[in-house]
Amino acid sequence: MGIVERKEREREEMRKLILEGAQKLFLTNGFDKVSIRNIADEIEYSPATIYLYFKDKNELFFSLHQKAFLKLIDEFTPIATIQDPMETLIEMGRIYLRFAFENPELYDLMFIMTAPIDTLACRDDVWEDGHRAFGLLQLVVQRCIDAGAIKHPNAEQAGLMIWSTVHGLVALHLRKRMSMFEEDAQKLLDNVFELFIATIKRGL
Amino acid sequence: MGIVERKEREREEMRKLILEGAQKLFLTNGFDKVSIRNIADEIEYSPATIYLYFKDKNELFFSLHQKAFLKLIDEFTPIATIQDPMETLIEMGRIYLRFAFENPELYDLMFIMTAPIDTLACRDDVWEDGHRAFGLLQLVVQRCIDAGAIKHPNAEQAGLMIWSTVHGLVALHLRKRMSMFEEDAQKLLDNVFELFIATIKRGL
DNA sequence: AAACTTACTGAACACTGTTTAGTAAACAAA
DNA sequence: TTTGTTTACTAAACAGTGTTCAGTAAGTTT
Repeated sequence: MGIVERKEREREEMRKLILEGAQKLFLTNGFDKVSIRNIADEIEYSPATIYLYFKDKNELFFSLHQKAFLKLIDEFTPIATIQDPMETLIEMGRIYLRFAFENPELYDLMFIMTAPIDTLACRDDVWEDGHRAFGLLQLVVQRCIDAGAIKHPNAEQAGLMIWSTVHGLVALHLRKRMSMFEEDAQKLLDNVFELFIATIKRGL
Repeated sequence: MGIVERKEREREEMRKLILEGAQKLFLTNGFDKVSIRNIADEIEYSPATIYLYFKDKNELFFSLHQKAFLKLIDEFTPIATIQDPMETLIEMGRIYLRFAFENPELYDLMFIMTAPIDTLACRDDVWEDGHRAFGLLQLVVQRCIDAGAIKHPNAEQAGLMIWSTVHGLVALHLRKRMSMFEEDAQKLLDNVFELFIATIKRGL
């Protein structure tokens, strides 16, 4: 009786087909252009079919946002080889910034858009992906504290402060709130990040 | 010949009527519920009429965003009485945070949503409101530098770093990316802000 | 071969922003 | 006052959106 297994497999493949169609659309045309009908066209199915595999559009966006988190976590892997905890923290920041610049739509989806988070709210679930990613940062910050590189004893608070600064830079840039600065955005953000690192090295 | 003047006055009043209808709707029902038809209903005019006073919905949102900036700038006025520049900077941060907590929809409109900024982009104009507000911050930072409270010589960079941190905190909170923290959001943000202040006092 | 189940879709519903043709009132010129 | 012109407004339509549902055709089981 391998039929139910095959059906389950086919179901998974259909979900994958829909998600990849959606991802292709928004990585080329931008998120606003990703409608259920456009996705249906892209994968050559009817719009109604998508609702047999996803509860609504938010749930589809939530799945995309999960895929994006896998990609970010994956880009963090090189930091495992770094010995010095402060160097690890700095490299994490650089990778985070680079990810945001190279994948602005994905970053927006992960940390700015409300769509993926709304699907969690309505089934009052926790934001596991965010939780896990912040856990990674908090761990590195804790190691900095243990090594004496950071004096503040609360790794959660210190971690949130660091995350906020880097996210703030990215969010202001992605949502076009940095038009008052002449400098090239990438360079500007890199410079401010280095300034921030220097500041916490002395003051945190 | 006071007719053209009266007409101009009536035109301004109509714009005001539309804007206030729109503001009332989103301050009670949230931004998603603000449609051109809803505004039209609210002010008892036809939807098409709105387009005689605003180019499109983005321009309407842009006007609302301008009104919000007047409100924020207004809340900054008390800082003029503070002598110590570092205390001024800290109080600015507290006011900024309070504004964001008390007016989440307005903050979102001013610093996160793309709608108001898009109207600037298409007539390639500069973001005056943002420019002016950041100018205020930069001025205070410069005074901190002049007083020796901040060592870093570049007020623009330092100002952007400070803005990014505070905006990051607010943006993560408003877009529901802080669900992993048990603590009450307001308290958490206040604590992290105080930690940040302590950090820049020592390290910036 | 008949009965049942599953996968899918066309068409509709209730919205959205926006445009356009047409109307009625206000104003200007005769 | 009557005519012509401008202004202010709207009904209706267009093209799009997310979502639901009745109906169909194929796959599966009895």
